[in-house]
Amino acid sequence: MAAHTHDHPTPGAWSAHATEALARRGGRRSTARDAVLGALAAQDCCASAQEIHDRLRGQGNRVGIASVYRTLELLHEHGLVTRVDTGDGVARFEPALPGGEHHHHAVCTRCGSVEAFADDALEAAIHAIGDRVDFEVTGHDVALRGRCRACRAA
Amino acid sequence: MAAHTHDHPTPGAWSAHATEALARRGGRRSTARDAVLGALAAQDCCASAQEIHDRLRGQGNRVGIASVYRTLELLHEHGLVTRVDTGDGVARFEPALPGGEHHHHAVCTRCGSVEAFADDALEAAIHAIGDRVDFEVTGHDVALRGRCRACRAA
DNA sequence: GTTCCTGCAAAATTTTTGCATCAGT
DNA sequence: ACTGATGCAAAAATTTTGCAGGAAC
Repeated sequence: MAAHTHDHPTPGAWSAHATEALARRGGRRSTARDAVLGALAAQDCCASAQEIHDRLRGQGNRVGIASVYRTLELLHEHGLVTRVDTGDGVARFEPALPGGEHHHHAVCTRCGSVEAFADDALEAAIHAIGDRVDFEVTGHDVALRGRCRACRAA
Repeated sequence: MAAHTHDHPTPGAWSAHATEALARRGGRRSTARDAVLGALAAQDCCASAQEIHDRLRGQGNRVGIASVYRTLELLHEHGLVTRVDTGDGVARFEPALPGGEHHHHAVCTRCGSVEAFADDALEAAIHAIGDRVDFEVTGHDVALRGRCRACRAA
């Protein structure tokens, strides 16, 4: 996507932030949870619970799928991950940065690939809506549908 | 939502448009399909396959859930319905108007209710992105998350 | 030593598919 | 009649839950 070189500004920073937020919440630290945090921090865009599980298993980690779901739920409750629906019926997740920096997704309707993009004018427009409507807006998602470069060529 | 009185401009018109589009495509007309079209045309916002099925059954219609899914899939392939993910893991659908008129959704994270809204500035911002990125944008969805009026009061 | 968290397996949901039958053309 | 579409039921896929054992504090 030419528009913008997207990346999680500081992958390691999210991991530290999330770990600290969980510590502040109380409860215990565990191998499974750390593994899921690590997998999330390492991914460039959103990933499903299955994908995270497979990746961890591939690395020899014996984490159970239930722990992946439970960790994602916990992180989501604390606003540490963002849930992304790409339209194929499986929930995907990605780190939510503390600064509120975020991006949105362009989903290819042909191959299902997902690209990230960010746009300040879009953010401004959404922010303006928040002042206008009778709804307390705490977050938002935008998904573009269409054809990625590769599928347009094919 | 104070912002805007949302409604499907012409509920009956969509039904006619969809029926005609399906006729043009070929294939047969059937009771089940007509029933699903009717249910879609009648709803004020998005509804899940289960909800549509329950509504039809409640009206004494013997339509099977598989036919509801199959009809929704068919309509989606032809761009006649829009799929809406409210974040609870069930797919919802609503009529897609031929004129391209459309709205977006504000989902309450407490009670799960969904409200529709429209915003020209938002549409303009999204349209501008289409000219900027290396992705052929054919559609888009926006979901606001937050608290509805009732849940803010509670 | 608590008790929070885990992994496994079973259950619950949502969606898809196989198939014999029904119905539109 | 031909064959698309249906309804049911079984299967598949995704997510949640119960539980006994293990690990953090």
